[in-house]
Amino acid sequence: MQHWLIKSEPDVFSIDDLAQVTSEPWSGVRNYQDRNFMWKEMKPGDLALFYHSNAKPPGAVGIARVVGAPYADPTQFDPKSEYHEPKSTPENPRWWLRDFEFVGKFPEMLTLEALKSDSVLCEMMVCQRGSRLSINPVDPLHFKRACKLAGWKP
DNA sequence: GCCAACGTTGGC
DNA sequence: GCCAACGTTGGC
Repeated sequence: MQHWLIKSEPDVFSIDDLAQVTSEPWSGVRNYQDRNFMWKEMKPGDLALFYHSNAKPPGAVGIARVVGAPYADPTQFDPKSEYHEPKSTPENPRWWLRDFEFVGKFPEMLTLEALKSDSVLCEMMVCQRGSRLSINPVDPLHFKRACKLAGWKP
């Protein structure tokens, strides 16, 4: 199993929103690296740290799980959507996504500040300057340590 | 609101 | 194929 970190702006979609749905399509991602992670590299059952970006404070707030196979992001075909992609056709879609389901919420948020101040977790991609990917691969040991630090037991 | 980082676009 | 301009992300 692989591990991930997925970023979401809580004003748009928070961990509490995820807890209230069966699963959520991760639509609107328009970065090729992010797309390739969702398209080719994720597997059903993979676990992800759910990270609140553009938040006060930013940080990891819980765990989500990859559900099912990748499929074309429907918003790319919708001319009215802000994520519309004129060059995409249903036969040849450009953007792919996965569904995610809620697994758990941390008893307390694991802030970016806490991640950065940890001697091991400071190596995580999310801690690096200029890291802008909304989906990051996470080392399994980092994932385990983050969960432990957040007081979360699987 | 600022700005650093960095991806994308488009003229040439 | 280069590179300047521009847009976006996201911490602060």
